This record gives sequence, structure tokens and C-alpha cells, in this order.
Amino acid sequence: MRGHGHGRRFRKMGKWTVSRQAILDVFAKKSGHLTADDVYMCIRKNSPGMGIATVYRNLEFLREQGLLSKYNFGEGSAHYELNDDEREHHHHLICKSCGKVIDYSEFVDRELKLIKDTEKELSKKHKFDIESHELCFYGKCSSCAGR
Amino acid sequence: MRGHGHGRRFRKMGKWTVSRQAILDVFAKKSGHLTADDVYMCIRKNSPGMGIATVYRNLEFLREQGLLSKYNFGEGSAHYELNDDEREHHHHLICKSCGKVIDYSEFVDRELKLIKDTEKELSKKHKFDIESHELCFYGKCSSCAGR
DNA sequence: CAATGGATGATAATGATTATCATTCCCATA
DNA sequence: TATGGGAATGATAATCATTATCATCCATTG
Ligand SMILES: [Mn+2]
Ligand SMILES: [Mn+2]
Ligand SMILES: [Zn+2]
Ligand SMILES: [Zn+2]
Repeated sequence: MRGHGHGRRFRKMGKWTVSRQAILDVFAKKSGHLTADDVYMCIRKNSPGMGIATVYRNLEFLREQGLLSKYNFGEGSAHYELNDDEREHHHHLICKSCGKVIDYSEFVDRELKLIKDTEKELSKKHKFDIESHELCFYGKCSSCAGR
Repeated sequence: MRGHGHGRRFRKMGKWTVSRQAILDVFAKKSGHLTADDVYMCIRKNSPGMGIATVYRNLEFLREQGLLSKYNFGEGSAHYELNDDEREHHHHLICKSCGKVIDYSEFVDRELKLIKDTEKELSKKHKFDIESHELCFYGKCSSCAGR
């Protein structure tokens, strides 16, 4: 826990293991939206031994610890992304043809204001305890648009 | 095609079959967000013979025709919803605990304005051809909030 | 050192969805 | 009205991502 540079963030932390560090390293190196298999493939070049189950388990672990976010963009496999405190609040643009994911942060202030108002209204109206929101645009990326 | 009350909407329409009508009828009866299995279970009470593969195929068919929308709310199976022209543009509130889905239409005008501006900006910046958008709130519904 | 409990790897199991394929149905045309 | 071909269907196998199981490993504690 302490001694890894992440102590502050954790509450009911398990052990900090080489597997977990290795997975986090992958996200540090190749920043983006990675599937479990992306991570697995990337790791087995260096540390050869890790099993795919450990990748799944630890992606979920890291998400619970707040270090990663998980996204289910339509079909296929889930994507994980590093939660970088530095980076601005952002959402996603997803190509329905090739699956490419693009981050964007346009109009964040306006969006957050709307989101906040909506949350207030909805939690009152439906007694719903809102924890997070997600906004995506779907369409065709520039490569896929040209047939 | 003609004679079924849907002719206007279709472009490269296939046959209109009893299976397709039966599936659409389910949505008319039990309006909401239904999984393939929900539809399958509901149908086999009346029309006994339909196979699950036909349900999947025709849900997809009806979506292509613009009669249904498909949603992948996180884990589990996809949900389909009837596209009702009468109804206002809406988005969803999803309970992360029990999976309950609630429609809402609060602040639609403000939202659509923001969406439009964002679309314009993003399609310019990323040469991305945006076709649709989705906005969800995740959290705990009133039943699930009380432990 | 022995006991404990979490973490791991191999692999089986699951659940949703899609693919395959033989059969049936529909409809335009002869 | 008969018929030929393409679309639709049902049964079922296959696929794909993810989760469950379980024996083993390993670090920590006493
Ligand atoms: Mn992102
Ligand atoms: Mn809805
Ligand atoms: Zn693309
Ligand atoms: Zn709930």
C-alpha cells in the first residue's frame, strides 16, 4: 500500500502485487482505451507468466480502487481507461464501423452545468441516487466514412 | 410491406412476417426496454413455435428498419425499445444494482442544443460523421438504495 | 517453522449472441 | 395453376467475452 505511490487513494486495499503494477504500467505506457486482451497481449511480451484471468481480476480490482474506468461501448469487449486526475473531464466519440474511440472535452462547462441540473431534478423526481453519467456520440470516423 | 401500416418507413424492406408482427406486438403491449429473452418468453405463450434465433434476427431487422432502438447498458444482455414518434426525445437512468431502466426527458431542449453544438464542433475537428448520441446516468434506484 | 488468507494460473463453465444448414414459405412468373 | 428461387425459419453448433472453480503459491504473522 504505502511505498507504491498510490496509498492515498485506497480504502480497503488488497496487496499491491507485481501483476497489478504491470497492468497499471501498460496503461501508463500506452494511454488509451484498452480491452482485457489488449492488456494481456501487451504484458506477455515482458512478464511472460501472467494468466488472462489475473488480467480480468485485476482490471476489476483497479477499477474498484478508482484507478481505472470501465466502458461498454456497444458490442465486443469492455474498454478500460486510466483515471488521470490531471486530465479534463471528457466523453467519447465511437466509430460504429471500426470501433475507434476518440476522447473529447468540448463544451465541458456547459455540459457539467446541464448534468448537474438534470441530476438534481432526477434524483428528486425518481429518488434515484446518481453516481455517474456517460455521454457518447456514435458515427463513422474519417477513415471509415470514405467507404 | 403495404397493407401493414408501416410501408412509409421502409426502404429496402424484406417480407413482413407473422414473426416480425408478433415481436412488434410484444413491444406494443409491454412498452419498455426488453431483452431478446424477454421477447422470446412473452411470445411463446401465444405463438408457441418461434425459435430464439428468429427473435434475435428480427429484433435486429426491426432495428435496421428504424422501428426499434438497441441499447447496451453495461453488463448483461442488450435492451430493445420501440421507437415511438409520438414520444419525446429521452434518455436513461440505470440502476447499477438491479438493472432497472428509467426513461427521462428533463431539459431536453437544453440538451439538444448542447448536443447540436458539440456535434458541429466534433464533426469539424475530427472529420467524424456523427449519427446518434446517448446520455445515461448510473446509480442506485430507490429500492436498491435502501440496501 | 506452521498457520492463515489473499493472489495466481490453468481451465472449465456460463451466458449472450451469431453462424450454419436443411427445410419451409412466399410470390413472381410462365 | 404449377414451379423455381430467394427469403425466412428452427434447431443447434459455434463463438466470444467473461466468470467461477480449485489446487497451488506466497507473503505475513505469531
Ligand atoms: Mn476516454
Ligand atoms: Mn427508453
Ligand atoms: Zn472507423
Ligand atoms: Zn435498483
